[in-house]
Amino acid sequence: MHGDLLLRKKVAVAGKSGLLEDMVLNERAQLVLNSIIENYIQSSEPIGSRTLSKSLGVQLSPATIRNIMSDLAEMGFLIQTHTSAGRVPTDKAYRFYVNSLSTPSSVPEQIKQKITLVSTEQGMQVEGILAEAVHLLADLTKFACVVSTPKASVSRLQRIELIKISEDRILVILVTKAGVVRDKIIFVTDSHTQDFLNSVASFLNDKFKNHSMQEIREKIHQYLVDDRNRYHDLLAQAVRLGKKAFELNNPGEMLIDGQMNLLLDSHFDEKSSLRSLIDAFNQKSEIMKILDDSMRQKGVHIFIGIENDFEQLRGCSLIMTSYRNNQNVLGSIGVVGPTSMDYKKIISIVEYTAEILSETITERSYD
Amino acid sequence: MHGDLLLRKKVAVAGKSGLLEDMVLNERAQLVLNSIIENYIQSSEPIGSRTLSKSLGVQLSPATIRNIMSDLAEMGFLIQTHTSAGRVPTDKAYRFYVNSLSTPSSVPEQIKQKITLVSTEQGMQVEGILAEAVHLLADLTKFACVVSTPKASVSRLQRIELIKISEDRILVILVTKAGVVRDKIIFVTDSHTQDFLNSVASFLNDKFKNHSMQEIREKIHQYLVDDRNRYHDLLAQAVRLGKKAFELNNPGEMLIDGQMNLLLDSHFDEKSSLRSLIDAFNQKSEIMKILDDSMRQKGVHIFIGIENDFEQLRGCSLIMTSYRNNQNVLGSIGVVGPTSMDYKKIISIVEYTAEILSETITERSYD
DNA sequence: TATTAGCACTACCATCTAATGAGTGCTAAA
DNA sequence: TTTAGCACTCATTAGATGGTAGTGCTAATA
Repeated sequence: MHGDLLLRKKVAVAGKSGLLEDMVLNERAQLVLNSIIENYIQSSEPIGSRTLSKSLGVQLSPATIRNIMSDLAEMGFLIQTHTSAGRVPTDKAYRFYVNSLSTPSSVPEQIKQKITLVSTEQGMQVEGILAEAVHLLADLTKFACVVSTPKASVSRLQRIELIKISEDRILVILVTKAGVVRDKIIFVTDSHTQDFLNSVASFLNDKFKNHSMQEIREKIHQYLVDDRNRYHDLLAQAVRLGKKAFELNNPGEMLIDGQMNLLLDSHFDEKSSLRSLIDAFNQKSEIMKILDDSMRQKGVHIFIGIENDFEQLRGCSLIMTSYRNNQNVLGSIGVVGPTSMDYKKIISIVEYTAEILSETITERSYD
Repeated sequence: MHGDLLLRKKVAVAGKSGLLEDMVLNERAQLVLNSIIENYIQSSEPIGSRTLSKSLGVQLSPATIRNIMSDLAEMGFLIQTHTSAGRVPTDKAYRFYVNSLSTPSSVPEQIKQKITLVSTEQGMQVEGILAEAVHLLADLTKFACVVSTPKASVSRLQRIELIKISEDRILVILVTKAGVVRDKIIFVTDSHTQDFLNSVASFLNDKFKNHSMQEIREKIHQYLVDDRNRYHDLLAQAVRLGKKAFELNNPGEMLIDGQMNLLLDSHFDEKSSLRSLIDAFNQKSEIMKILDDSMRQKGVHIFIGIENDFEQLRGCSLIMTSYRNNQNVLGSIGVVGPTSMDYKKIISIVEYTAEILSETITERSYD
């Protein structure tokens, strides 16, 4: 027995796929594994012992490396596409690799310069900034990128405005502290004058400014159940209109950019894997879930291949992180690419982009 | 000489590519050409004389057909991919085919039923309806589809609202007759009270309701040049704010859906043609131009392959038409697909979808 | 004169074969 | 424990072959 690679087992939380046995390998095995992964990320071709022996810093003969590789394969870190082919890292290997990335590599100055949201243009709204950010990210990473628009429920009210559009339609404008403007039409049975609507809006502004939409909804609910007859007409109407105005705001949107990038990527050239990716993007809800999850905890979240709950995404890795203003976490942004992506590079780009995005949005916030 | 196919020449306007010599072929040649095109649209495979002889209604021997085909090829309607292959229609052939389509085939009832915009959901805005329409179209045609949002310049003002956001920022809400709500932030140097802004808004509403944005901009310009000192303070301020509020509204957006559909299409399986398509979609401006052009004239506009000004689109055909409310043409919607698409079917679907879209939007309009 | 049958010819395509080469696993020597 | 050597595997490539779908041309036919 040459390889006592497996020194001990450690239980570690990996992604959201639950618990994974995170093997701790001896130093040389780690070196070999990391080198294979990095080579493969570069070349996208199976790595052989001979190649590795040359590219490896340490002096090791191909035969020795073969032994180590054999062990790594047995432990599930590597597979062979066929008998006489080199080794290819598994999802497990990527997970190991990513976990062992300690120092988040810094973004090259050249790319940093590119990540300047040009949205200093006056009047650019949050949605525009997000679109720009996700486009930029797609451009830099050459993968598909997604960003979720600020969650309505957590964002806090800056101002509400009610505009009479016709006898039975009222336009509701909600401006949040984060600088997001949402508009929607509500339908009413009784006609109101604009003056009356102004009073109602004024009342709602007084009562609810700075409260989160969630809170507002709850308070209105309280008003309604407390004792609906106690209030005079204005108040009763205000509460009734407010209920409509604040309820069921759109479920949160998601912007996608650079889907087409994936098609040029050699890893997705089989039609079958393409088909499943297309499905994934059409069924936005599943990706939304992942974006939502990424908002809950700080830092960069990485989902590698098989770890993805959503089957169509099993062939991909996702790198997600949240963006925020100085008050709240607003949403998340990230990339979808092949499992063999350059994690070091992509992670740092995603991180940095989210940072700049957060700064930009903070400037636009009304806090 | 067996084939006096070419009876006369007629000059016809074709697409926007200027003038094209539209040959008038004798009846039998037309029959053969149309049959080749329709067969090819179905099978995507070069059509041989034998195959055609069978599928053709009229009794003609393969040899005869070969003679006709040879002539058609000489005239540039057909090409061979290689010596012993069947014939494939050229862009010129598609143009001929499309021009000869007189009766716009009716949409099958089954598909008609699908084309019901589900946007009866309360509070759905114009943008939402457009997104739904373009998604539906992509789903039905299995190609990439685009729609332009209503042009701001032609749309007429229903109402303007000014909301003080901070000392130097004012939120402008523009509601158009078409039901589109646009918001933007303007920056001011002097601080104003909300009451003052209300007066200004009220003034602008009185003056400009029902006028197109274009008109409004011109009128404001008039006010300014006429004699800027003649007006008292409120008016002067109103005009100044109005100028900012109405100027440079966003350049018109475009929604894309179903890009991924093209990837599954066998006609785009070479990476090179893909690459150029991706470029085309990334550079939205060029496609916007085509959409804009399609707004100017009534009816369905068809751009076939080589006719496209934009080089990256030379491999595609575009089928575009405008949508409107009961007052104005608002924007256009259409599909981008391979030159060998089923024109009859797609044209009718695009037409019908635009019709339903127009109806739906008209219902939401405030006219 | 228009149409058709017959035939030679072309080029693609699928299949097969053999040669090449990258890479492994195993064994024995250092 | 490491390494050299060797047999073995299997993908990939090039060349050869037969089959096939299609053409163009010519001569016969209606």
